[in-house]
Amino acid sequence: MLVSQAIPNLGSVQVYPGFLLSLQGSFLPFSFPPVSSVTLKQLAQQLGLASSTVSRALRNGADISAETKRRVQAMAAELHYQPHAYASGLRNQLSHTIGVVVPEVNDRFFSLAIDGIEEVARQNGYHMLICLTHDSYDLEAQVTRQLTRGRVDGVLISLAGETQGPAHFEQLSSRGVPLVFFDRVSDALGTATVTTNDFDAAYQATEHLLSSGCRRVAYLLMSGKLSIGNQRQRGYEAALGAHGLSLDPDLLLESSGSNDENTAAIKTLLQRRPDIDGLFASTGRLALSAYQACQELGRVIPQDIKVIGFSNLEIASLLAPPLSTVTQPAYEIGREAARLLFSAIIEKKPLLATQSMELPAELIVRGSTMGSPVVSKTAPAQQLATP
Amino acid sequence: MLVSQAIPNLGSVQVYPGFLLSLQGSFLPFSFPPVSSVTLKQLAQQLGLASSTVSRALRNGADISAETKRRVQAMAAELHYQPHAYASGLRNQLSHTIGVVVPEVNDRFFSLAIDGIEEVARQNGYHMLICLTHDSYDLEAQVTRQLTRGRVDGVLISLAGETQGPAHFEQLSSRGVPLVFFDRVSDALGTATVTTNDFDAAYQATEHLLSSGCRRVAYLLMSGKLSIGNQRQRGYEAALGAHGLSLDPDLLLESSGSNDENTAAIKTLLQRRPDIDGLFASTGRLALSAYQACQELGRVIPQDIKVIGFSNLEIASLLAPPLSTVTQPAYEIGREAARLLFSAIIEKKPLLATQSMELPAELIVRGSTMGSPVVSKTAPAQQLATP
DNA sequence: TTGAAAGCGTTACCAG
DNA sequence: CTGGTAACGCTTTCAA
Repeated sequence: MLVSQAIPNLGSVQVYPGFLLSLQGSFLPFSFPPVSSVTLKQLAQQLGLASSTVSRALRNGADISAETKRRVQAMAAELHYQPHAYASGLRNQLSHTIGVVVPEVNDRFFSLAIDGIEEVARQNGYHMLICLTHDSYDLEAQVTRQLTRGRVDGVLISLAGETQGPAHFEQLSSRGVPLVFFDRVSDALGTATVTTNDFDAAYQATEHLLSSGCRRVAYLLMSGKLSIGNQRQRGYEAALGAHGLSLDPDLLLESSGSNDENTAAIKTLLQRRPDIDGLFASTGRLALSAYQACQELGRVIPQDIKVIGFSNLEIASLLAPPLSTVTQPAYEIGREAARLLFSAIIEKKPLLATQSMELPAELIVRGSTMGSPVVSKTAPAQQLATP
Repeated sequence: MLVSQAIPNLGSVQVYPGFLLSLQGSFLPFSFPPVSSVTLKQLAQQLGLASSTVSRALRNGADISAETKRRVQAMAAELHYQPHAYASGLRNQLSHTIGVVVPEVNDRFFSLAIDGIEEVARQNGYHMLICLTHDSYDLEAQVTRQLTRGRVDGVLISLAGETQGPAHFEQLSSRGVPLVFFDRVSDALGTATVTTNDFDAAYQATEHLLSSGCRRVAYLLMSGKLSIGNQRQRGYEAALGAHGLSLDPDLLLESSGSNDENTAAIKTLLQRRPDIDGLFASTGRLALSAYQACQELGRVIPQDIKVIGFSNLEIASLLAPPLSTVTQPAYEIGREAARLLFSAIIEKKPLLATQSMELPAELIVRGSTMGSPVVSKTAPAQQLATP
């Protein structure tokens, strides 16, 4: 149902005079070509000083008289002087920018991690160039190549799902651009990584399902190419083994399409194997697809089937039923990865694999894994809204 | 419950040889100080040509023999030559970067908008510098000042909640940096904006609550300083008027604290005014706080009280009950704002207020506003999980 | 078709 | 304490 224009639209698109604008007592015309902003040289001319002197005065350098400093800074403020970022960057070989390469930003884990990164970047006076790979190897390689040569002083990366090899990162790293992998890491490059205890966390999650009575636990994963996925899968397998269960390859569902495709794949799996009584999703996206699939098939959570998944969804508790999660400290992961990166940028020392960190995930038990399993495959569809 | 280290950690922190790395047939040492990446001049020397020639050959300029072009490009590829972004940027007065200034990234609306912006930026060969204001006027002003002078060729902005005046943007705009506001716009600057039909959408949402039987509809808003908030509030008021109801200022809740603070404020409101039978949240965050508050007070949605809110939450349908929403086309808003910006960047023409766009929001009715209201204030707490 | 030189805006170095 | 000069890496005249 699209909101129509039935109600009078009270002119949200307005026309402004747009000639002169008076704000804070200054009158600046809206003109093109640009009112070329003032340069250091112009500022110096205006003051009757050499640009080198002005430069030092502005950065409070030594060997400048207090009086000159005062004059220079006053004039700079008056003319709204701002140093040209690229010029000083070129001169100093410093961009004051870090690159952040992530599969996507519309995902709680990544957006929280970016928040953590931003905190540290801001503390250090740095900007973030954010590059999205959309889980494509080609885009990742392309983006990474563009990050060479002066655009950034360091890079934080979480690998694309279909990453085949970190060759493009090697180029960065070999040129002295420090690199920190976080969450979706590569084990082929000798640099620092920040990860979660994926193996342990997956083990605990699976163990939780098994000890809640599940016998047939399926594992939903995004892509088998990443070491992170493998760690989680290994934790899953180890927990099965500890309960005397052997791995059933038929219970492994690898899907990395759209949400709808994932939901469809899960439905197919659940129909082919009606004995499945537990789902462990290795990503939050898959956990929600699992919910959707169960809802559409009329499988009641947690009575018919229990669900747990890695997720950073704040509102897991408002879902029907509340979703049990393995929650990664996404903000802290971003923050620590950034701290490692800045330690390398500032000290101009390379990052070592030995500086890698592992932060613990938290297992939060909620409604979706509660109660003992009742094998009643004919439960009615979940009806939560009151029609 | 923190996952412990009870299970043997299978060495997720590893030590790599780290001396030489052989990939794709090239051997590059991991060394610091950096293997200074190859410059145009070095490339030219290597080829026995002048750097100007090489420059033209690389950019396929005219007046270069096919043979020279071939040689140059072959050598460039072999040495992994990449032009220095800041050097060419300085020379051409182009950064090939746009600034994106948003309150936060961990929010569906903004992360979707960023996806839309990124699509257009990538098509144009541009990067995104993302700056977070955390809804702080000071941060916004600071960040904006840093965006002047060559760092970006244009800026997309959604204002901070506590924005007091767009003086800092005027500086950008007056220097010829094109500017597009999206969603949270300012009406004080004569540039293009991309918004939703906030008035209409809010009218429809309120109207929906009223025609579903609600008599006391409270309005939850983040901040009264933004024109966007006012538009929504005006839509709310207009709908009340159309139903012969007058505005009760006691039913306006302005809160912009943490989620917990918002929840607490809503609880207080609901306790003070038990006659409230409808909640209209002007942001997704407030809608979720409303859910939380109702859950904690044992008010059953939609029987005791109906809830609707602006939201881009994909999983609104998985909430208990599914949340009725007014959903903005966030991706499209970002995309259109970026398109406007690039039209200005490419044609080097200023943006006019007359180019502003308004995209329609969609009203999606789900469980939280269904059924006729039953005034039963003593309903038990919502219990959805089976313990 | 190619080369030399100037310059984008800044900062570092060395004289004075 | 201040000023000139060179240089960061590239592109763009203008000359050869």
